Amino acid sequence: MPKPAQPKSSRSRRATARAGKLDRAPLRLEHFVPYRLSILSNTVSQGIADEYQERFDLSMTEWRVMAVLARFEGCSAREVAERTAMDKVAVSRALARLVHEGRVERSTHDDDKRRSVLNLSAGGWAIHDVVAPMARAHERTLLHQLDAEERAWLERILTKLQV
Amino acid sequence: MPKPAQPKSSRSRRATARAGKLDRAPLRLEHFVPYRLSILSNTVSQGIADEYQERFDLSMTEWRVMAVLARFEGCSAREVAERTAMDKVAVSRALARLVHEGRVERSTHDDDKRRSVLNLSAGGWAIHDVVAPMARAHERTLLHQLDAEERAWLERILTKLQV
DNA sequence: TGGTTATAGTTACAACTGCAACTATTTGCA
DNA sequence: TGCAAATAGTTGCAGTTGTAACTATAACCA
Repeated sequence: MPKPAQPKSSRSRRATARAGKLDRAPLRLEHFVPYRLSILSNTVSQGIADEYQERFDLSMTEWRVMAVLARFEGCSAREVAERTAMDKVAVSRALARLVHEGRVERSTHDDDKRRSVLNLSAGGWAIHDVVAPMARAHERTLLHQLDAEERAWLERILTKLQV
Repeated sequence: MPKPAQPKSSRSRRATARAGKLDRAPLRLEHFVPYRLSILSNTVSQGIADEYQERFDLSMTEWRVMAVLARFEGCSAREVAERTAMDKVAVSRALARLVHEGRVERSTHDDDKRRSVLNLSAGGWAIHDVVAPMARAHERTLLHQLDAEERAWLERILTKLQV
């Protein structure tokens, strides 16, 4: 951790002089909730991703696509996009690679030839069956830093903030 | 929101059959805390960034660098990197652009010629003085979706989870 | 001292991402 | 019907980001 530095006096004066209606004081990032969320989220997600990236050469987007296909077999790329909150281009590219690597099988919908029908292959399932527990283990590790009461509040807060 | 699809029976059988020690059931992303954090964080940060990107053609990394320079005048690029949890390359590039646009002034440290000494320019301060309140307003909007008790727990949880 | 090691910052290259434009197919309605 | 509008998905391009290699300076220590 960096040691604290002193804001220079010129600025301090300037900031406090005006800090009434429009508070223009410098942001303290370490207390700024959006920033803290971002750090936390990146640390956690990257921690998980590092592990499956290393072991299976799988990107985070690819894994998310696989996770959706594990749960909703036969769904379309658009549906994957909706369920992962990724845009369709990202999904399209992740799928291209997953299909190329033999982890996902793609066919065309019978009634609507625009749509693809996506499924994990046997190899895809094998990877899924390793990565899913791995991901859950990371989640457990994260949540075990909290006590039961805190976990309950976190659940509630996340639900409330997620539209 | 996508309507729920039924997991196919073949997989359901397979998953539940084994779901003892190693739980290989498909992840339900919408309940998976790391994923939810990631969605929330991206939504919030992007919401703020959209506004200053539009108005000042400022990237999120650039804004974070500016926020640090507002608070710690004269600090080095390395210190900015530490304080923003960005890597030094990202900081270097953000700074290159900020200096080029005249928002940051860079000179060399007297005693250590490797280090740069960074400061917001007058123009940089002007931008800061608009964006900082804007960011704070977004944070307030976010937190006002919670009641006082929830906010207190969120604060506590974030502190506990942030190493 | 002189030479090894560490640190600050930049550059080069490859991978990733986001947006707009595109093709193919389906839907809707005059 | 048949043609305009909508939808599924892909491709191209430009900008971003991450990793590793590089330069320059400083610190360490035999």
